[in-house]
Amino acid sequence: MADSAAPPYVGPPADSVARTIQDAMDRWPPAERKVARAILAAYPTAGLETVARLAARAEVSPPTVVRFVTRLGYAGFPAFQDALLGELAERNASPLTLIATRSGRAQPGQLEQTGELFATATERSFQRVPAAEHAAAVSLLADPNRRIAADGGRFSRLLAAYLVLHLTQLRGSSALLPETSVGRVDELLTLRRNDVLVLFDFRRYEDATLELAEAAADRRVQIVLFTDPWMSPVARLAQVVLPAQVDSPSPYDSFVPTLALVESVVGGVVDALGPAAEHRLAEVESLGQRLHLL
Amino acid sequence: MADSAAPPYVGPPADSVARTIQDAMDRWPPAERKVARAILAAYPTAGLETVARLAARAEVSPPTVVRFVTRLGYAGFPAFQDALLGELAERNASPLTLIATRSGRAQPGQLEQTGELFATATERSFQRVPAAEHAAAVSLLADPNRRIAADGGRFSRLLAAYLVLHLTQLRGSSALLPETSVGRVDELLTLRRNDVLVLFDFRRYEDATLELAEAAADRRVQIVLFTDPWMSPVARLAQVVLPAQVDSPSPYDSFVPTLALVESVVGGVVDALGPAAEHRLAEVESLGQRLHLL
DNA sequence: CCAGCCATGTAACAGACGTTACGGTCAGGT
DNA sequence: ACCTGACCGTAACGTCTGTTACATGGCTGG
Repeated sequence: MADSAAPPYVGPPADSVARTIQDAMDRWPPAERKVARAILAAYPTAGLETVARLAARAEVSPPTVVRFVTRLGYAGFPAFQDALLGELAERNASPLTLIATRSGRAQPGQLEQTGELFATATERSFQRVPAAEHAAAVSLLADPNRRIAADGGRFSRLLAAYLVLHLTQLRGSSALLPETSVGRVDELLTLRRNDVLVLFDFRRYEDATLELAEAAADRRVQIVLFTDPWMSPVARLAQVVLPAQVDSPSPYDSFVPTLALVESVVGGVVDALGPAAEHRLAEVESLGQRLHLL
Repeated sequence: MADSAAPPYVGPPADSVARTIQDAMDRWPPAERKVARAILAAYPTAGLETVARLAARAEVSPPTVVRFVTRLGYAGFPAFQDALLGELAERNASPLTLIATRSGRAQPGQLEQTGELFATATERSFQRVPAAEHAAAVSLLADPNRRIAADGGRFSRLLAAYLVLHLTQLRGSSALLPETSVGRVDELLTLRRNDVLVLFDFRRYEDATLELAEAAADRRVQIVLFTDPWMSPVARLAQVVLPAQVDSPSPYDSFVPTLALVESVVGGVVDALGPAAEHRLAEVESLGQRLHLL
């Protein structure tokens, strides 16, 4: 037993309501299941609306909603909402005031200056990227017939991973090259003519990346390169080159503008794919929830 | 297609309701100020209760509450609650829902505007980060006596990896939490009181991250949190909270400002460590070259 | 020191809310 | 084929909601 001075607050399991609903999803009649889904789909906001609105959202009648919450064990809809509010209050234990009270003293100059530095570097990067290159990158990556692989240097590999994460959700057929050499070779061999290899290469440019690019070029794989203004040697092998600034307040180069570029390309792919992306996203989401992966 | 003056999506004012209330805190009569405080103290739950309850909580009469919200510009109390619910819904929004609401497509001509969007978001982030929080993060991470571990969500984990990569070079004793549960437990157990756990948690906040934070808090581990303006529930367990904007041209939230924040913290650590960091960097480099790893 | 005004609480009101009662409908068992 | 039970929507009801009107109190300016 802990000492008596400690506040005995342990709190109920977070999202207990959501969990209760989810766990017994099968045991409900169809109409009430629709209610359950409606609540979980927009949790917890949907449950905080009025009975009438929630009923409309779930496409059932108001009484069905009431029956649902009573079956959950609540005295009535207000009681259910109280539970929801209780959860919410617990999660959000005064985050705003917490910050507000702490943000007392400071010399405001320093931080804002570094913010500006990042901001201008990003802006410059976008001014200097040829619109045609950007568009080309998007259309390559949005083409569902092309497999996509990505890789980078020790640090920039994370950017590649980030891009792949997005592309996987949006269109599939995308992979980050494994770190082990066997895996790399295997993955490379799956790439055929007109598939796409996205590379990130920043100074000091790594030999491994260049060799990889050469191997890919031999196989007539399209190469998209993210690099710095001094241009990695990979550039001459690449079909699309997207340079970004690397100004930074620390001795390291900054990846901020590059990340911005990556995200804007992702945005372009979303637009290019249109409803197809939406559809796939929905599928990924529902499957992920079913497998409790998300 | 020429620009039809479609304004680029900037996102709704983050926590607009809370901010509006806070910004004009002085301009209100005493009783209504009590209402404002009551709402902010338990945001946003307090505002979602009934007028009567909120009035009781603030120790004023119901009409005062109503007058307060109308003065804020809302048609009535229900309208005010709708706004609150809207914010809440957005904060838990999935990429799928966002895709529907963000209509502004990124035309090739809008590239520079996209750049500006990222730039201003970054700038804003740095303006809103309390300097004290930033300094606190740096001093925690620069302390060679503290072990450091980091983790994040599916996407934001990459930011954690990036931070760890830097810290490893600069000061060692830093690790990214493994993905396998056994590895995680093991790594967690190495953390002692006053060690540091850096977490990245963005909407939709992941339960696993919260549970991790709770376990760490129990062990009296110091928690540094990178999150979005809506604040992960981890915030209440964290000693240091660094919020960043997430405005983006794509349906996904942007990590650009967060990455900028991470890099600026790294820069701070470099400064704080001074020659020690330089020395270690040199060592890492020579050893790496000797082993043909770099 | 008083007049006027804003701020605030009390009291009454209309409407919307959640709830309950009832009847129709469909599936499965006899 | 008929009955039985569960399910679910329609309609009516009573309550509590948010709101408005009014009276009171305190503060400011003359």
